[in-house]
Amino acid sequence: MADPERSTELLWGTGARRGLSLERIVRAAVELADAEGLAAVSMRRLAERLGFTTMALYRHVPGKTELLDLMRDAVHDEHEPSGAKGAAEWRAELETWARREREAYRRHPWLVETVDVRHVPGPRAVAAFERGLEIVARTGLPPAEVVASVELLAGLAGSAARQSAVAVRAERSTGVSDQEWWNRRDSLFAHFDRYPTLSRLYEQGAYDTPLDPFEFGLQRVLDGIEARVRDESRDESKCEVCGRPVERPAAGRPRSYCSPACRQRAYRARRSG
Amino acid sequence: MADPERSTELLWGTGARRGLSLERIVRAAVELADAEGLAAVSMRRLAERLGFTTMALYRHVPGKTELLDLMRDAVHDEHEPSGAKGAAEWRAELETWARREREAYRRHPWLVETVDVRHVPGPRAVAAFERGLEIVARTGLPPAEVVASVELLAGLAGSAARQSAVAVRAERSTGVSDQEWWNRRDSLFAHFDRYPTLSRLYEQGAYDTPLDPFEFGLQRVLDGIEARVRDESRDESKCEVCGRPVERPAAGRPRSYCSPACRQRAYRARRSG
DNA sequence: TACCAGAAGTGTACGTTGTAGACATACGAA
DNA sequence: TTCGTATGTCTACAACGTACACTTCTGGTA
Repeated sequence: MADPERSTELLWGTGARRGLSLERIVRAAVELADAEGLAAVSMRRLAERLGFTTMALYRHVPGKTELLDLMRDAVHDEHEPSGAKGAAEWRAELETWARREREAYRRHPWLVETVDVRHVPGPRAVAAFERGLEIVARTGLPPAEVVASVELLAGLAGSAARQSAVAVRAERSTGVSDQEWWNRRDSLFAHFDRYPTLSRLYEQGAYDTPLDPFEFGLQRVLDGIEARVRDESRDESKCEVCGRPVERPAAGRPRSYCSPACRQRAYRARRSG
Repeated sequence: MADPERSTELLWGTGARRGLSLERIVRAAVELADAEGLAAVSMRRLAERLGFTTMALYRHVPGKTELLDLMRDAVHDEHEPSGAKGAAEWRAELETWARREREAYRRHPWLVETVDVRHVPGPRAVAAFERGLEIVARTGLPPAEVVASVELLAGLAGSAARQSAVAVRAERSTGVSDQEWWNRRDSLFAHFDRYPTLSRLYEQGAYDTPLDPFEFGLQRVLDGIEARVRDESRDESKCEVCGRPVERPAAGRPRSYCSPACRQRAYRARRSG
């Protein structure tokens, strides 16, 4: 206890201040990306922002790609776990799940720029995925379709985010609002009378109050999944495991699985599940 | 005709060979991206491939971003125009339209990496869009929904392409097949028993024969649009122009438009259209 | 208390990238 | 023949990710 200054520092949270750490780096990188876009996140600028040299970062992070992995996982907030609700509420729950996914992109528009590299999924991202699976699984769709449905919605969130992120990023880089930017493209629109349907729809006001692409897509996709669920529960003509069509036997009880292999898989699943 | 050599050259196609041109540059860039990915397309490498110096390119192209715009438009092939088919076939036609969009991504996986900048759409891209609008417009959906539907499908194609492009690109860069790569991630999967639904679905074989994300999504979205179309044609409670709900008058003929402004827009459209 | 291994941070350097700016050449019209 | 314009070349710069060798700081053991 010879140095009360040092002790105070260690005890009162400033402890983490001096000295780099993985967490500090990732947080700073996210802040930087939020504020100025992903392009602004260079190792040099990041280090400068933290008050260290560039190479100091490499003591904590193997390279920039790994840093991006960490950033991506860091911004996934925890989806609250399902209260094991009944199967009936799946649609409403899935709807809010998807909105939450979309929300992440809204808070961190740079996420859409990081999708083109192979990621190792992090714990938070997988937790969000799990939550989605859990909701859709209750519909009774075959496993492969459960996965496909959740990925479809995740893709939709990304897609919609991409569409609007373009506007945000461009506005920042050019200092011109999206509206303004398109208004200046007269020379572009001048060519558009060659496209009759496009012109007609435009004149009918299709672009006056455009629909939110995400909300529109969300309802279409949910309708599509709902239709699928109804289909599934009505007739037994699809294999419960892989979703492939099942031939109806000439007489007797209709089959549930397309092959012995699938029946066996379902059995194992019931036993372990 | 003093120089037959020169004439021969001009007449027999080699004419375009010596000397750079916008078209040659764009074509070479597309070829390079197809072969080695978008990352390989640097101004230096491109120039080298063409047998010119780097800066020669800048005599034809203002900068790299514009080059990307041109590349993107160049790979949109012409969708054959609709034969003005009946409204009934819209679903089948839209399905093949979407597959065609998807196909473009399959031929040119680097397309997915170019989506995060603001594009000026080119003639070929707009033509493809127009074709999609034309098909959906026949369903009688309100204009804004027609646009949203086509954009939804285009987004789906991009989304699915993104998912599979990751595998392609990663395989090229690491020399390891996608399957192999994931097999080596034992240390990752070891953490996955914390996620019960994910584990269960996995054991049920959800990942043994995964569905094609695009085909699955396509059917869901088409189902969703179809449901919407049925909805629309059954009751008149939505404005034909903007899709907002229309209040039903106490007596008399139900209204088609939510406001005089929309009715007027529809009138103008009918007159010009 | 002395020591020393390893962690943490620094400094320099290399090979890329996109592109600005000055210079050279070649060609069509006057 | 001359001259403006289009085209291609050369050099140079700032920014990028990161390899490598160096110093400094710290915490446990003799």
